[in-house]
Amino acid sequence: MNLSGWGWERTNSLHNPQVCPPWGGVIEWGNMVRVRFAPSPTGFPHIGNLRTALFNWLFARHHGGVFILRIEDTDVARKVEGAEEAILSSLRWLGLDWDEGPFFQSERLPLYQQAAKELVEKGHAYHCFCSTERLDEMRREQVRRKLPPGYDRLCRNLSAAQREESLAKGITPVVRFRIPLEGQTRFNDLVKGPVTFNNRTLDDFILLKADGFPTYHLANIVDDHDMGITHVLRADEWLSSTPRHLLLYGAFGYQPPEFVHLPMILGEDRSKLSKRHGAVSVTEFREQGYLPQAMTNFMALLGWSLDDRTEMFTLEELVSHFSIERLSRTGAVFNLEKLQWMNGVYLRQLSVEEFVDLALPYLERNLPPSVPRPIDRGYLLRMAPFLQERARTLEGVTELADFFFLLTGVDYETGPLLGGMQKEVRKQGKDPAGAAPLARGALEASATAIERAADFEPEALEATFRSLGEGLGLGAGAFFGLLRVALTGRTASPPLFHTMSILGRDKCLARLAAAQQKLPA
RNA sequence: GGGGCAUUCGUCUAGCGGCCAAGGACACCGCCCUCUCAAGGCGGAGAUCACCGGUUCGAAUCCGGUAUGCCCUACCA
Repeated sequence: MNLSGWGWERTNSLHNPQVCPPWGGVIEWGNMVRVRFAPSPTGFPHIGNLRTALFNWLFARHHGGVFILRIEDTDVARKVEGAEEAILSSLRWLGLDWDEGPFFQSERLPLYQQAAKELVEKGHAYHCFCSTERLDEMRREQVRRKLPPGYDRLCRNLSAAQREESLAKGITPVVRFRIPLEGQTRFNDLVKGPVTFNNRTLDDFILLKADGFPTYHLANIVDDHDMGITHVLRADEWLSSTPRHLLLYGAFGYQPPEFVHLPMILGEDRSKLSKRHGAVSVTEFREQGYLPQAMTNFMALLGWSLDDRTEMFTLEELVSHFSIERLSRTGAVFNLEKLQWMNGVYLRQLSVEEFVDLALPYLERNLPPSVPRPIDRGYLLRMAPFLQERARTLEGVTELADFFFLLTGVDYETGPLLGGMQKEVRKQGKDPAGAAPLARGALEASATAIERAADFEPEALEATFRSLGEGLGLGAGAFFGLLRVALTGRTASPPLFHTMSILGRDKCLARLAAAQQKLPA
């Protein structure tokens, strides 16, 4: 089967799905699966980058293969400080361990330069002396005339004399690939199926830049071959570059790997996910208190599924189930709400001890300075079950728990404080103005009850306050609601008497007194 | 402008010729539980399977075309 329309043949029949078995075939063929994650440190790794890493890792682990990490740092200008470290730490955090590397392309420059030289010598590449200005002007003109933009191949057939002349002028040339002028390049993407490109739609792209660094295309092919990569799992956006890569493999005489183009992760507007879609870097999710198990589970489901009902997967389960056949072909919109829900599920799966250990640093960081440090772990442990059930992120725990810790009392409006009582008064057909005095009386009676309570356990408190409510002629909703706002400053909280018990007598008394102060005379 | 890929509930998806008057999940709504909020349970609404033709006894599933979207079209990756 001639896949390039240009001379080289493939020997691996895996390229033809009709005549080979699907996945397991790889290993039976006697080939060890070798895949790589090759991010570029031009920004902090986002959910799309790491999803690619996850799929590569899952594929490697599923087949007992090798997962390689390679940093493609060939763009000196766009390199972002700290990005490399963020990539490594994100991978570690997610539990995606690599077997080889990290390799850095910036440390392998001679390899690419040698490869470019080889291609020039073989006639598959040539030196180009065109200035950036000329190139820009050419492109502008092409766009203006509605012509397909691309290099006009001015230097493709320079004579030796012309080359010498430019060199003598001190111009440093770039190396461009000599794309075959005709023919087709076909390949069988393991997700997309057969794809065909006409070579004439490809332009003579640059292999080696004037600064001596390779472009992505060159470095990628040289390294993938050098590292024995068998399967390239990468984002869909690379599909259009694949014919160039295949042509390069052909020019070198290398056997190309299998290609697997993964569906892209999209923002709400269905365009390629980027910073403008909000928090997308995995570092940010980590800081916000998303669990790595939730992240991997969620990412795996963006473009992959097992069946029509299973959606909770541990990493181990993903490894055993992962298969390229179950990859989807269409882009997936990143849905934060589903991630939040899933993180909540994983948060609830934690033991209380684990939850407390994870939540503690967030509270230490986020609670107001007035709360003494260190945060009392035993105290946290008591309220933890209630927080765990309600939290969607660890960051969100502070908001759920702060009133337990505040020493100076809680801040709230009289509106919520009196809301329930006013409703109650109206229900009883009395003057709404009576709500405030009624509330004051209820608060006073409650304070007395708390002072006298011998047993401060939730059950005993509930019994006490239920009968107190009855004695006051108040419904549970109104009475407990009043107490809830007085004690927590909010209308929604963990169960009242558990809250009361955890807060303790002193805090309860202080807050009840403060509430009475708030009420209009 | 050119090229490539894609198109099932708002979103993630199941579906690979009859089992689908399309199933699950998130979000949404209602009910139950209940001192509130959660969690949980139950139920509901939500997709003429982009459109038009064709193949077939039969199509979401196969084949054309159209439309729309996305990606690529850099001395970025």
